[in-house]
Formats: sequence, C-alpha cells, structure tokens
Amino acid sequence: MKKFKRYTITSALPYANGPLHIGHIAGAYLPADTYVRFLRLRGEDVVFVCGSDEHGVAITIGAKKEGMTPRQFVDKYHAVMKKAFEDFGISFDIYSRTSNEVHYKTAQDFFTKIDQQKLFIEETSDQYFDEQEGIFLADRYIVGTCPNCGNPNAYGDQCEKCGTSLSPKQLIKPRSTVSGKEPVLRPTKHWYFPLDKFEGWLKEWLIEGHKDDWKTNVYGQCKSWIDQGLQPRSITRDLDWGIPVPLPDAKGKVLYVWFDAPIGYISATKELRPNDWEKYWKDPETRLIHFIGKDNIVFHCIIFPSMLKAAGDFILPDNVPANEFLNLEGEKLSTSRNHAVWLHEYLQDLPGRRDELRYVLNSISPETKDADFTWKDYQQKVNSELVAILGNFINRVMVLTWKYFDGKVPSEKELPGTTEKRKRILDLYNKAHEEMNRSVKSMVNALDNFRFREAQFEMMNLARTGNKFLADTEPWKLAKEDMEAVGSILNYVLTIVGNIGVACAPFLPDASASIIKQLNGLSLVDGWKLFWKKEELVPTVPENHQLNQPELLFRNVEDAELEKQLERLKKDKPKAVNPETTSTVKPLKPEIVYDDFGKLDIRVGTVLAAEKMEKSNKLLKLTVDTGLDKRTILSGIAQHFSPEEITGKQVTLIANLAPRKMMGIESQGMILMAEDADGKLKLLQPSDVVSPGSTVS
RNA sequence: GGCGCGGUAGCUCAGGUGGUUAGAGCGUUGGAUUCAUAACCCAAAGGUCGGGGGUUCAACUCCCCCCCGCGCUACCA
Repeated sequence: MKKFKRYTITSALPYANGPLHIGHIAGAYLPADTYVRFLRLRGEDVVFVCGSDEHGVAITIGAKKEGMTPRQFVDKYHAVMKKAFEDFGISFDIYSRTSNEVHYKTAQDFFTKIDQQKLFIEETSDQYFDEQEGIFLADRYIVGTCPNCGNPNAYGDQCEKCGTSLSPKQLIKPRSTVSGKEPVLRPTKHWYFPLDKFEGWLKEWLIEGHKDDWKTNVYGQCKSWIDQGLQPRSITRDLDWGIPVPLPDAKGKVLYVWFDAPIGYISATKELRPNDWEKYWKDPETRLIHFIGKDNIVFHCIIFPSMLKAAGDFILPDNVPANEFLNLEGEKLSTSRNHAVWLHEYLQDLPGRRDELRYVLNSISPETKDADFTWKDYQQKVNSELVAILGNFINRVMVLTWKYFDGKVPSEKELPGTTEKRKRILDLYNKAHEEMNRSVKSMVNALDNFRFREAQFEMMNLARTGNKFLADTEPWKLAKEDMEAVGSILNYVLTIVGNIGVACAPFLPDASASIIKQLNGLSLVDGWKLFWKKEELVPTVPENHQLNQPELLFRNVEDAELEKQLERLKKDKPKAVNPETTSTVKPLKPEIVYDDFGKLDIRVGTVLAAEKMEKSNKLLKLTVDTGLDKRTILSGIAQHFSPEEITGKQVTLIANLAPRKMMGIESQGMILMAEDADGKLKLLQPSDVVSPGSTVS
C-alpha cells in the first residue's frame, strides 16, 4: 500500500433540518471517529472535518414550516447537531457549516476555477415562475397533479405517493406553494456540469484504479452508475437561499446544494488551518478518505471527484468506505414516524453511557449489509460483553492487586521454574502473551482496512484472554503458598489492563480514560505510541507504582431501562413528534368553482380482470366494467394490491380523463385511491355494491 | 423489468486459487470455581452454508435458473 504523509478525513455533512439519530452515527460518524482516533494514537498527521449542510430548498421549506427564516432555521439545527456530536464525543477537529463566509468564498472560487476552463454548459430553458412573488420556483416549490398516479399534491421533482421522479413541466395543473397561484413558464439560464465528459477518466481512475481496494458495495454501485452513462448535471438554481453564482449575468442564481456541500469539506479545512490547508487537499502525499452512508456513494465517488478533477490540482479520495443502513427493531428508521433513537435523547436518558452506544453500534456496524439495532441486543451486548468480559476483567485485576498488594504494582520478577506449579504458570503466560500479540496485530490490521467490527472484537479478545489467564493461574489460591508467584501474575495482568486501556481508546474513549485513571497512569503515555507502533503488548505499569482505587467501567442495563426505551418507541410511533418532521396531511388546494368539479366524470366500475404488467413492478393492467364500456386502465398499484385481490372489486374512477400511453399500452382512465399517512393505498368504494357506471357527485 | 450489494448456527458475523468432522463471539444447557458487577473458566447441544439444477473424483466455495432483503433505475393519466 502506498505510504501517506498525512490524512484528510471527512464525515458526510449532515443536512441541517433535523436532529441526529443512531443511523447517522453508525453510518458515517462513529466509523470515522474510530479511525481518526486510531490515526492520532499512531501519531499520524490528520485533520477530521465535518459541518452542517445548510443550503437547498428543503431548508427553505422547513424554515417556512417552522415560521422562521432559513438563517434562523439552520442556526437552530446547526447548534443542535454540533452539541450532540460534542456530547457524544465525535472528535472532529472542526465542525463547521456551509453558511460560513469562508465557505461562500471557497465554493465561489471553486466554481470560477471550473468556469474559467469553459467547462460549464450554459443553457436557457423555460421554467416555472411565480408572478405574484416574482421568483422562479424550485422543483420542490411546485405542486400539481402527478401524471402518473393522479396524486394532486405531487412535488415538481418527485411524487411522494408513487415515487416517480418528475420534472415540474410534467405536472398537471401546477401551482406554486408560495402563492398558491398557477405559475407561468419563463426562460431562465442555468449552468451544467458536464459529468459525461469525465466518463473516460472515471473509468480509468475508479473502475480500473479502485477495483480491489474499495468495498464491493461501493465499487458495484459506482460501476453500475458509470455503465448507465453519465449526463450533465445542473449546478445552479433560482433561489435566494444559497451561495450566489459568481458571475455578472447570474443575478438571483445560487449554486445547487449538491455542488456546494462537498466543497464544505475544503472550506472547513481552510477554516481550521488557514495557513496550510492546501497541503491537506493538494499534496498527493495526503490520503483523503470520505466516510459516508450508502445514499451518498454516487456523490462522493463520482460527482465530487469529477469536480475536484475539473478544478485541477486537488487530490482525489483514496477510499470511500461507505456503510449500508441501520434499521431499528426490524424496521427502517423513519423520521416522520419518529421511529428512531435520537442521539440527544439517548445521551439524556442514559447519561454517562456513551461508550456503550459506541460499542454496540460498532459491533453491528452495517459494513457489508443493512444491520438491525434492537434494544434487547443492546442490553445483551452491554451486560455480557462490556460488563462481564471487559469491565469485569479490569475490576478483578484491580481488586486483586489491592487485596494482596495494597494497590501497589508488584514486582514482575521472572519466575524461576523451580516448581511444577511455576512451570505451568510460565507456560500459561507464554500462551496468553502469544495470543494477545496476535490479537493486537489483527486489531491494527482491521483498523487499517476499515473493518471496525472485527477490530473491536480483537480488542475484546485481550480481555477474554486475560480472564482465561486468571482462571488458569488462580492467583487467589496461590496466595496461600507462593506470594512471589502471585505478584508476578498480577504484574502481568496489570500490564494487560494497561494495554487494554491503550487498545480500547479508539472504540471506548471513556473507558480508556477510566482505566488510565485507575492505573494512576500518566507514565502510560509513552507506552501508547510504542503500542501502536510495535503492534504488540508494551510495558505500561512500573514496579511499585501506586494504583488508584478501582472503579466500575460499565454497569448492567436493567430490564426497566430497556422497557422504557421500547415503550418510547411504541408510544411515539403513531404521530410525528419531532418539530422537523413534516406533517403528513397535505395542504389544502386552491379553491375551485363548481364548474371545475362538474368537468369530472367520476364513476364506479368493477374490475373484471387484472394482471401484472410485464417489465413493470408498479403497474397493474386492469380491465374495468365502467357501465359504459369495458376498458383498460393502467394503475400504479402493483405494490399495494395483487391482481387476485383486486379482481371483482368495485373501484372509483375518472372516466373522462384523456387516454395516456404507458409502456406501450393505452390507459383509459384513472383509478382513485386514498393514500394513508404511511403511504399505503386503499380503494375508494361505495358502502354497498352499486351497478357499474353509477356516477359519483 | 434492468443494474448493484447481500442471504452461512437463536443473534451478530468470519471463511475459502473448490479438497479431511463449516468457524468465532454472544445466547441456551450442563459442569467447575469464588479474585470479580450471579461475573469469569470448562464442556455440550445447535447449521441440508436461501432454493433447484449443472460442471467436477470433490462445491458452502465455479456456472445457470429461481426466491428473499436493501439500494439505484424505468413504467404507476
């Protein structure tokens, strides 16, 4: 592997529209923090940067919902997240934000640099304009009827009901969410980043160059993306919240949030090291690593590297160890249903138990596939691993030392193998030592390769081996006959305790601090570097050194505590409780007159037959008896109804909707559905069976 | 539908250019022990390695088909 002089480590910039939950932590922050702590212990030159991502339309919408300005809104969530990270102990060198002045300048310079090379494509197109407000409407600000499913409140970029991605012009009867008025089309100019031009380069750099050293999930997705062909991406928006496009003819334009956000890594570094930030971003001897969740792979592996390449003289990510997702109690985390463990709530409910969360999240870290966090598992891991194995080992060594040697480190005197018993002890010592050195090497190797689960497991092996050594040598029995041997044994297990204190520092910083404190171990500090350098057990406690009183590292999680957390999950489920969650009830549409309604021909029909559309997983092809005729209607309900269960049912439909061709077949009407808060679709039916063709009014 | 990643003991995961009885931790059961937060230590039970075909002397490991989970992508008028 190439040798690097220094490291630039980034964690995905969290979007400043809500608090952090354990999914975020497990995905991008805990692994990064563990890695960074490891690097620092090893004495590497490293910067660990992150910050809030504060631009984009979602922010302006969120702000509006909470009755604030975007500025106030991001201030609020930036503070919330920053505090949660601090309280949890994620050791960023800087936690910045993209609304900073430094970032504005950095992002604009970045844009300019690419612009000077004439790389951007400028294109004028018609976009919706709100005449009353005098602004161009971002896709998200336009709602209208979804051309796909008829959802009257589809957004301009996506219909949340059927999941289709849309462009505003596809919407039927578009309206502005700002004024409620119907917007008009007006020409506007935008800038596009020519991703397609980087295809060849990406193939070489990524597909060829990182075939073997990137995780399969990351590599696979990138390859799939590139193989599908890349297109220019728009990088500007008409919006008043964001970074102004630094060109004279770009009034009212800001950089699209995806363009400015990753540049935030650079800005944060600049802010942290104003004088020498460049070496962390431009020196090929610097290793750039992005920690992210899998939703971010394409940005960090394809788009941002292309931007860096385009801007010239920047280094590229050497690795992007993206994690998969974390589920909670068998279900996806959901902000809107409040199905989540919020970091700030955890810290409040279970104070002083940061390491426990770190340990559990790390042990189930979704490194290769989605993982599931359950409170039961949390309890089990804390009680039977942290308490029973690690905590217990440290504690019994401390207690033994106090009991037999008044807390003074006994002599490590070599045991002359004069008796059978002593010979046996020597033998056990050698075995344990060998085993532990093996663990240390594996641990370091795993850390080096982003396999944090495995690394933590090897760290725990030190305690396991220590426990076994104690059980095998039984110093409490020897105390009756051979105190010299007892001293020798305890000296060794104290050394192990010290080494565990050092080894667990990347995973369990609080426990590490406590161990050092119990060992009264400032003298340890020198041992630290040696340990990480030699990758083997090092001497940690000098003879005759006075220890401090033992203190318990971890405490069992009681059933009651478990219940409380489970209870909270259940209770919170039905309703959104968090302020940032969006209301599930759609806003009222603009008023209409009776004539508008009168134009609709709504009927009740009977589904005569239904079949799944070939090559579609959303569409069902229905044959419906409308009373007037038997016609074919395509409906995007395949994920909610099987052909069998819908056949024979009465349905409500719009009978005079203009026909529309989908996947080669003409659909002659539209089935009406009620959409529940959870997105499930239900049929709209008369309370009793009526004859087909009955009108609805 | 296409593409990508994954599907190994109750749980969390290892594994392999194909080759003796498929591994670990936790959980469970039994035993031993008391220095320790009823913890530690020992032992055992527990798997048709998602399913079905094929290649091979031999497949969990290679090939094909199918099923399930997750993600991206196209079609839900």
